[in-house]
Amino acid sequence: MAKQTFQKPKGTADLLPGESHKWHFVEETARLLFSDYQYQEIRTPIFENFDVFARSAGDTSDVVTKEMYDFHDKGDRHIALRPEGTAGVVRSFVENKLFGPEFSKPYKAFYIGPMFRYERPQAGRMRQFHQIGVEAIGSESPALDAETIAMAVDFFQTLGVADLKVTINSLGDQESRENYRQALIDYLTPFKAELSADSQARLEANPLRVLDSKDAKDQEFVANAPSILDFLTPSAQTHWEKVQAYLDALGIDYEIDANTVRGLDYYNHTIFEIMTQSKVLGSGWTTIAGGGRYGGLVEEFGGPELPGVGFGIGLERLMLLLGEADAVLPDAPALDIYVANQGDGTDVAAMQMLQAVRSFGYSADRDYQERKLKGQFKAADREQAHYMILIGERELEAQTATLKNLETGKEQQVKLTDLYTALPDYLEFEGEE
RNA sequence: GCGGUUGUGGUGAAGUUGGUUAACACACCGGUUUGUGGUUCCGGCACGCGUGGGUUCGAGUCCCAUCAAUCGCCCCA
Repeated sequence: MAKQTFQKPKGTADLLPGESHKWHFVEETARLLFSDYQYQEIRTPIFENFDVFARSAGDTSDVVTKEMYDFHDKGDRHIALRPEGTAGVVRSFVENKLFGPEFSKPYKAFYIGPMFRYERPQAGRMRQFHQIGVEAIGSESPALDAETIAMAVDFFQTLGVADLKVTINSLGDQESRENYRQALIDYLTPFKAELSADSQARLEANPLRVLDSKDAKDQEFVANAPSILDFLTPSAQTHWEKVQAYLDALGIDYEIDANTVRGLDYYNHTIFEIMTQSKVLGSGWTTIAGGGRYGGLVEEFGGPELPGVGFGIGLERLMLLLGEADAVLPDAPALDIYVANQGDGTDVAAMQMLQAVRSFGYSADRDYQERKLKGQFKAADREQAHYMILIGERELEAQTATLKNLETGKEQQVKLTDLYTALPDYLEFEGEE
């Protein structure tokens, strides 16, 4: 009978040692930077009640209608793996009454973790993928919109990602949107028969999405369509102008794209996307971060009427991008000291030395395959060890060890007791630490 | 969900119109040097060609199915 083999599920990935430190670096960069903006990490469940997502993302969004990983658990609860981060955070915000007076407003939180969407995998798109996201709940201020965008831009700049395009748009408030919606329907309906099948369907369900269409013919019609920005109510217009004023003041480059819509239905006022046209992510512009202001969500979950602003960054896409511009991502951490041994009775001494080295805070490794010295040197090379401490029969006899700098090749005999008491005095890391 | 391409060892990759022992390179392991590395030379390393069927005297090479990877669409981060 053939051996049974397994493959990871379609659209998933193994993040292996040798690769994981790169993710840590990016995640750590986010943690540090976001804390400068007074955001703290929130960790919500990876699965929620199905309705948490169904209610928030919008009934017409593909994310809900066809991409959700949902199932009934043994208690017959309808559960879904989170397809995005905002809904869970808002649910948590309400459930934990974080809108209470003892919490500062806006309530700021960021998350890092896996999301799940049942889609066909592609470059930078997985079924289990990861997002870094932020949410700030409880402020109407356009300054917060601008700050949120600035923070996203800051993050990418900190990582050294270049050639990004920031596009912003305003969806206005409820009233703006309804007025515009009607105007758009009035404009598009005469052309309905000529629109793509998808767009025809969207014209009924969610006309704003037609603006998003990549169909060449659709785009011709869209080009002359009325702009949402001409339908903003006075207060929405004021908000919109302030956001731009703040961004200008901060020197952030952006483009206004009245056709940017975004897939989740809960957005209003400011929405934005950060895009790249790097070929590692396929042809054309690919969004690596997107977000905006949303209203009604907190209420939807049974909380007070509070708005939020946030964004999500696709980590797989970001890692692909960073992988292209090597030098940005750190190399695998090098080993400080390799402890080699050779000959009868040296094994125990090497083990003791190994632990002693570690107790000084250095990383250390040894051979576990009874390889000869040559093999141990090779292993040390592979791990990019800075030093080797060699304990052979001769050394053991003399109660010393050979300390060799593997980069310069220089070696010296050092008494074991000296290494045990003052190892750092014998080491010099060139340009490290 | 739709369409294209691909699937041979740890990796890259040869495998003519189906025909004995699956090339080569890198990596790895061992030896060359019974105490020293990133050099040289020698040797070792695929019970099997994604998986399951089928055609055939005979299939990695043909057919069907299936799984996966990859690209585009849809959608999105």
